Amino acid sequence: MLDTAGCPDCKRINDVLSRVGDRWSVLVVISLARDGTLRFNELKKNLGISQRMLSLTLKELERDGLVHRTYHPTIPPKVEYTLTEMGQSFREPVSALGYWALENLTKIDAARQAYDKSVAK
Amino acid sequence: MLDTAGCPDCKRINDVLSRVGDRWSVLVVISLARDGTLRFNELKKNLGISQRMLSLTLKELERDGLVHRTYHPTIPPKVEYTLTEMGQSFREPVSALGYWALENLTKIDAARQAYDKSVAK
DNA sequence: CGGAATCCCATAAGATACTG
DNA sequence: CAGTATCTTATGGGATTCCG
Repeated sequence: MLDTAGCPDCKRINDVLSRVGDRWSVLVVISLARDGTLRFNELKKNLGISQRMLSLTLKELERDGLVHRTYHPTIPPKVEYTLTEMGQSFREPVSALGYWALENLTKIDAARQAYDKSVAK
Repeated sequence: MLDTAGCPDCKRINDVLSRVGDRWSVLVVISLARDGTLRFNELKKNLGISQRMLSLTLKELERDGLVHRTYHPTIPPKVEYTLTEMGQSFREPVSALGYWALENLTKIDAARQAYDKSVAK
């Protein structure tokens, strides 16, 4: 695995990032945090995620205890997803990341343009 | 913000996360936040990252305006990396994520074991 | 020392088709 | 509707080599 001997904090950060740090997990948690309860296809539609990746992501989040899955054996079937208590608590740090992303997107774009311009010639 | 109807911001959040959300970028920022200034091979040694990935990651971070690069044209050459102001601000949401991780990793492990146990037979 | 350039492989992830 | 199975392509990332 990864050698993080020189950065003990990196070990911990790396642990959590490898579990719930991928962008689909983050976006699913954000969506559920805001809407409370969502069905499979509602998430799919909202996030623009492929069916396969949503299925895999939700299964992982459920396994990690962040998301609760409720299956209604009706016809047609209906499956609802909500955040667990731990999932709710995850909302805070994730929201912090989300807000930072929104606040700095334009600055990043500006930095990129400046960089590309200075490198161009 | 994040509480608007639909999930229009998910696209933009996704944009930013796909830029600075990868594991190597996060680990580089954490290292620089802790040590202040680091040379190329110091980062390489600390993170256990390959030369290629470190080079690519640093170039991207510099382009995004998160990392500042100082080249000393000595023999042998010496290159130092530090965080920009925006890079420093990125550390806050990442640290929040780290703290959450520290508090919840054992719970996640427990949830996983319970899940795997309930699924197996 | 600090990269850049190749090569190569493992995995991620989209598209598609099928099912209860 | 909510998945699963399969195929295929795209990407990540290590190892190696070479250069100013």
